[in-house]
Amino acid sequence: MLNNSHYIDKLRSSGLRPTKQRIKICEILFNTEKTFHFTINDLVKKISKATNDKISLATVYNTVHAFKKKGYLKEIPINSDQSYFDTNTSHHHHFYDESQKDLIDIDDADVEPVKINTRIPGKKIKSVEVLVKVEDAE
Amino acid sequence: MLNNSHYIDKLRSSGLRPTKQRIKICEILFNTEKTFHFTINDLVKKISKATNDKISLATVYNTVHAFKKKGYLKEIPINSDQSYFDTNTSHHHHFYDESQKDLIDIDDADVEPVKINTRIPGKKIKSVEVLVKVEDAE
DNA sequence: TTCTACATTATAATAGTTCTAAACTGTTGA
DNA sequence: TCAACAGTTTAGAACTATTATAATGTAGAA
Ligand SMILES: [Mn+2]
Ligand SMILES: [Mn+2]
Ligand SMILES: [Zn+2]
Ligand SMILES: [Zn+2]
Repeated sequence: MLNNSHYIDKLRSSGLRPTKQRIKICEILFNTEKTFHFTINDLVKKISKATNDKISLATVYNTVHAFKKKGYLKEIPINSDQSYFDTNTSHHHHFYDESQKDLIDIDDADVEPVKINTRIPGKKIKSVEVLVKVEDAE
Repeated sequence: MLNNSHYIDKLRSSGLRPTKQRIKICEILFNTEKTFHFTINDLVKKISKATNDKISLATVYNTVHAFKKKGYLKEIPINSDQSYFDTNTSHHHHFYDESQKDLIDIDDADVEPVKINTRIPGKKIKSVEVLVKVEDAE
């Protein structure tokens, strides 16, 4: 617990009380430069490694949903049996290694604008996301 | 039950016994020109409308998995709480209307080749799929 | 300090999916 | 032709991720 004032401010300014559970989860999710792609189970494991006082599963779910709602996390539909979340909330794309179940960011700047030559009448485009599945090169 | 010999051959030639349950499911899934995007629940409802003799839920799951394994269906990761399947097994893309939970095909030819200016060492690209989220134009 | 709305928690409930094991059926080949 | 067998169907149980419930705890305001 070093420099948590940043998280405390962030939480408070978004109308979330800075409880010790939420601060701990912030530390785990956001204390790194790198994007973190995770399932709830991944996060639970990280928490139990990082702290002695446990956080209940319900709170982990509650917190992840609250953070998603506030825009601090994105949900990535990669797998139909578990939700994946992403600390990178900017518009970006992914490599996905199915054998390792590993998601890797592709910066939006690294994908040339995708041209789609068809439209749906009465609908407008909200986002265009590219998923690149990869496998081991032999 | 008109022209099922086609399905019977198809099933038999892929090593699946042409049972009446599988033939019925073939009729529902493949008797149309149009792509069919569905959840297991959608399919169960279609079956119960189309026939009097019911097919057990376990058989619906078994059959969909068998067809996927044989390459007659693709699974589409759009939603993290239910699996979506697609009768269009060619390489293609999708529009997705989140409010209606409606998936619409985009032909591969309608998307200009996607250029990705980054790679993962030791991995090669298996597929590139584009998901276009849409919303009502005001 | 007291009050209250918000938050955490253990646990129950739910829902989609998979497993189990018994009954059934398509196919083979004697 | 038909017994034998492997593959298939089935009801229901089990499993797993997620959400709901409702009691207890706590942050922040007054
Ligand atoms: Mn994981
Ligand atoms: Mn549906
Ligand atoms: Zn990402
Ligand atoms: Zn499709």
